[in-house]
Amino acid sequence: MNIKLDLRVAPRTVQQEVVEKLRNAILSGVFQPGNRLVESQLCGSLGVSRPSLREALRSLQAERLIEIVPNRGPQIPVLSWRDAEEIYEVRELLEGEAAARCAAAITDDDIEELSSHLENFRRACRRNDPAEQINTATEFYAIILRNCGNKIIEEFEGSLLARVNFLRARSMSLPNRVKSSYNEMSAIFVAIKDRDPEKARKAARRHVVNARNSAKKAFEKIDHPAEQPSGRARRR
Amino acid sequence: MNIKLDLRVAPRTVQQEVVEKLRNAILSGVFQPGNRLVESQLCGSLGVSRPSLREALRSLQAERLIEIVPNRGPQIPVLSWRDAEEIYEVRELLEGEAAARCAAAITDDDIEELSSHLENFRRACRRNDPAEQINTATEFYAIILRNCGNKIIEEFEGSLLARVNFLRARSMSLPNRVKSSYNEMSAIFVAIKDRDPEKARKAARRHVVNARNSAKKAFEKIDHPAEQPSGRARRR
DNA sequence: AATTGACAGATTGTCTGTCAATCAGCTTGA
DNA sequence: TCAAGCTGATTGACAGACAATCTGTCAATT
Repeated sequence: MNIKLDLRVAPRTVQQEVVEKLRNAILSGVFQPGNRLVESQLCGSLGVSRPSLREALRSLQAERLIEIVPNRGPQIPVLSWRDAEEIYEVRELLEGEAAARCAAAITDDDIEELSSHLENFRRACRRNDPAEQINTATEFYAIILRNCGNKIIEEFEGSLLARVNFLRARSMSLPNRVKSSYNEMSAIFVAIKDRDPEKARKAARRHVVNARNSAKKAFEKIDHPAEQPSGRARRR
Repeated sequence: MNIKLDLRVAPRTVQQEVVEKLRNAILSGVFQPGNRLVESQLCGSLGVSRPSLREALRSLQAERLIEIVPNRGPQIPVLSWRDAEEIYEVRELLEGEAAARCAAAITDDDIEELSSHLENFRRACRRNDPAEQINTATEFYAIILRNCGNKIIEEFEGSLLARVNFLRARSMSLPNRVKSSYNEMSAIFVAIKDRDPEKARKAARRHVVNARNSAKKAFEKIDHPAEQPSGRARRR
């Protein structure tokens, strides 16, 4: 038997482990925009050496998930609204394209899966569970991105979603946003099921536009929040 | 006189220095796809310690300018044609958008500058200087990107251009490519000067499509080239 | 002859420890 | 009250070390 069953398990290095843990921590909101990450503290809580940690931080810096100011160290970026808006603008472009390509290329099986994720999202909406809404919505997109036939779009979208993750979470809590979100995602799903690229593109773009509008409202509610809650008193 | 002319040059750290040097080395073709980068050698030639170098490598890895395989170390990625094609597909989208936005927003001064870069490109074509052609063309785009009003597009485009840089250089050497390139860039310039976004978008997209076709030809000529010319004998 | 097994050298992954440079906040003195 | 200077905390950078892993070679076995 000449089955070529590539068992390469790509050994997990400490650095990768740290990158993932920190990325998850950032995405799940453990660290807030403006928070500083102190190397020695992180080393302690992660149980790794400073060199390893610093390598991981450089990776995250290149992903734009953290900023590193020389001699001040790493911190979670504080986005201006314009920063966020630009991200939504590019998301509009990329997600539109992804949906269009997906509609043209997706398999029946994946349509089925898409459908089930949409259903999961609906349930999360009913249960009023913001965290789960984000998760299921993200999975819904993930299917579309995986089927758009272009890994670069997938990569870039991932990067953009990560950067505005904190806004997504907040805007999901806005009244009616979840309901509209579901309707918009349904429209995308229908267009894809009908294998109508241009309809899918428009639906996806409309979804992003609405998400942006909600994000703006959410943004105005918070504006300049968290700064450095590391036990230190804040100056007024 | 107490002119406070903020001289904060954001202190250049060794790490930044190394990232830039390596990035330039990669872009200028000192390292070829498939080449392995040996840490100890790089430390020696750059005169930095291994931790600093490794941090820099992590940055470049996140930029996708190098790959790091655990226990094998960093190497220049070898792109398949499909990889490259996907990059051109996204470039088409982003450059089209950038040109359109630029046409709507650019100032007269920057149109002037754009014009002069186009002229520089024309001269580089006449002189038959591929390196200079790439440089001037890159500057021409840079103006467009700077004026598109969206830093994310700028960032992503920079990333994509870097990744296919080796192909751009090679395809510029193809017969007639330079001439067509000039014509296409002229079309983009005219559309922007006329402040016609949709015309600019189409011209920019057409430019990328043609660039992709040339890149494909260039790609087929090389296919699976350079492997590890670090002085070591290559096995047949 | 071909495959396997064992070995050696090279390279990376990771850690510890150290020291200088820089920053932020506090104290002191005018 | 404000400016200057000091001090502790933190980062930037390095050297050195050691284990884990990979690569290629060569002899032993089938």
